[in-house]
Amino acid sequence: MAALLPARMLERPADLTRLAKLFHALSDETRLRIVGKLLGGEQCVCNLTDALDAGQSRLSFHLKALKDAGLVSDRRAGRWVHYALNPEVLQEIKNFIGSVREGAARCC
Amino acid sequence: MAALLPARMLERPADLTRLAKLFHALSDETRLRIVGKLLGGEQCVCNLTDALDAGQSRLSFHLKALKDAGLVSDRRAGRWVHYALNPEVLQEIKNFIGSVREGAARCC
DNA sequence: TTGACATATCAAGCTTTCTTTATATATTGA
DNA sequence: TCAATATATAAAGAAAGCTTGATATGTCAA
Repeated sequence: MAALLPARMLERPADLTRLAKLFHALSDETRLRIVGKLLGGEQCVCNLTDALDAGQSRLSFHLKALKDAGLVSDRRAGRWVHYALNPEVLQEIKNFIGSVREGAARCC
Repeated sequence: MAALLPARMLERPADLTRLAKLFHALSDETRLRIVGKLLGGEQCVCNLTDALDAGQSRLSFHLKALKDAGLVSDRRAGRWVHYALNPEVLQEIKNFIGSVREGAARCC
């Protein structure tokens, strides 16, 4: 995906679907706050439960949304599960938005 | 917004709300296809109606969503309305994702 | 093996978003 | 002014997403 121009991606159904899912994962305030907590590095779910005022199943729901979109990875360590951001996927999004911006700026 | 570090933005309710709205605007395949059509420059709604197979009111609904989020601007020219991408807002999103990515890559 | 703890999943209800059809508004040309 | 055209808005139903409370799964320590 990273190699494609946005003009192409925005015509390919599979890429459209993937992009929409990525942006959807980022379109919720609770999930954005989770992303904020993960900026400091991998975090145990238990830390997130404390930091955000979200109930346990709610947090789990949003972590799953982020994970399904590919924005975060999880790693079980004993009884705890740690989540971390996926820099490559963030880079893909940045590249995509960057090329859209370039396209927009070039012609207007 | 552009000047703030993501760590800060992701703690400020107003910024969280704005970011969530921006990403929500990008989280729909029809709207992404509209963005694709606007890469070539400002487009009349009538061109978009032809290019996408969306009905008129549906297209109008999605254009409004993009406009409310600040991603596009509209300009009436007589009987026609033209929509165009807003490069500055795209730049803001790119900067935001870029800093999140850097934060993610730095620590992991 | 049992009990306690961390996390995930499920189900139900509620809210938001999207689609469709119908109607309204704005602009132009006759 | 009237008819035609372009676009927006409204209303209603369908679909998707979110929250909450209950239950299930998995892991450890005793």
